[in-house]
Amino acid sequence: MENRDRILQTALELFTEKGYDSTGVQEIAELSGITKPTLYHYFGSKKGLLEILIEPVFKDFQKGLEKASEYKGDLPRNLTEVTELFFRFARSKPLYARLILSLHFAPAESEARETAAPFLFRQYESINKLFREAVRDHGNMRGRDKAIAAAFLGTLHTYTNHYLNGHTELDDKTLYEAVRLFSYGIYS
Amino acid sequence: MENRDRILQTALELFTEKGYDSTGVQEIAELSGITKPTLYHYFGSKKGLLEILIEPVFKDFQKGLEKASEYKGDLPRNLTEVTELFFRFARSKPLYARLILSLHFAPAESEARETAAPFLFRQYESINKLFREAVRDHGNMRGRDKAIAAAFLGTLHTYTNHYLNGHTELDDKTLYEAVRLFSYGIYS
DNA sequence: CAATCAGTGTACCGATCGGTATACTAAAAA
DNA sequence: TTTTTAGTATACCGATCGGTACACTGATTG
Repeated sequence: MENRDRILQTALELFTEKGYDSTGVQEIAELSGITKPTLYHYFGSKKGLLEILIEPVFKDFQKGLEKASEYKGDLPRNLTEVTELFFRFARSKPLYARLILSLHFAPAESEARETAAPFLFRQYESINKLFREAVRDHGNMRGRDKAIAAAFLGTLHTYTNHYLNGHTELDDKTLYEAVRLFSYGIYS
Repeated sequence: MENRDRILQTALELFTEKGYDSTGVQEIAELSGITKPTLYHYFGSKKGLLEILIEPVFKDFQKGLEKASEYKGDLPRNLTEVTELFFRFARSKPLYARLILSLHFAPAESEARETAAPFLFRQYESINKLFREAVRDHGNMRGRDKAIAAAFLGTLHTYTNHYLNGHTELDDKTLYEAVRLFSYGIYS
């Protein structure tokens, strides 16, 4: 298992730093101290490597997201919990956060985007569902819920990006402000 | 000039669809109906091609951005004008909008990011400056102006992305809502 | 002990990568 | 008319691309 894990770690670093397309399989192998056939033994293909790299992380995150976005009549609470989830993820897995952020904006026809698409779609759906259900109690959002969901996700991405570039902390104060900054526009 | 323009147009389409890294020089040449040496005659390198492709568009946009973000004591007006500039750009040059959006989130060490970085930095600086100066009249933003600038740019990116994926229009109604959604969080 | 099997390295595949030396052509400048 | 110059194609460069055939290993299993 040692080699397998080292390959995954190296791939994570290189994909994040240089991008999926610009990273060669050979390069991953060399930096992992193994040869290509070993890599292909474990992962089958470059795309398979990316899949196995991101799948467990996405699934774990998704589980948390579905819990945090389950609407129970208290939207501000949901927003806070979802935001906290995103912030905690960025803090604890910054490399993954950066990789996934880049996958969001990867070219539509790229192999990387294709691999990540189903996971990203589910994320988007969870947020969407939250606001759709919250319309019950916040009639002023009616018809705007999809746009608001997108704006919320965009705000989280922005803060994540800001953090990863060293421009801000993701502490409780920032969390409070992020939610506040976003919330006022909704309720009005 | 005909061949030169056709190369630029082909490059714009391929870079946008497939990404800079996954697009081969050979491929651009073939789809433009010319050969590689012709491309290298005009642009010197693949990176040079990208530079010449994006430079005039970035510079033109930057000129508009600096005008729209010049603070004259009326922040809502600035926000509206900047937002309108972004929306108009996305509507009139969707391919460029998509390309530039992807450059914002391209891997840090990629050639594409390196090429676009100075232009993106200037954009970020213009928005930053606007909020920094507006602190004079909006003391409650003091200390938050950089975070707010980032959030604003993030909101614009989100709406642009939403539009490019066919999820929304960028008409006057959307513009009003985008500015409103963002503004309330500031003034509060 | 014999057979299986996951894991690994050597050496290779055809294709494509970004880039170029060189020669030609047509037009403009001298 | 001669010379220069921009534009273009043929044919090639070494390097790298993603991927694989095959032989070998060392440990597990029958």
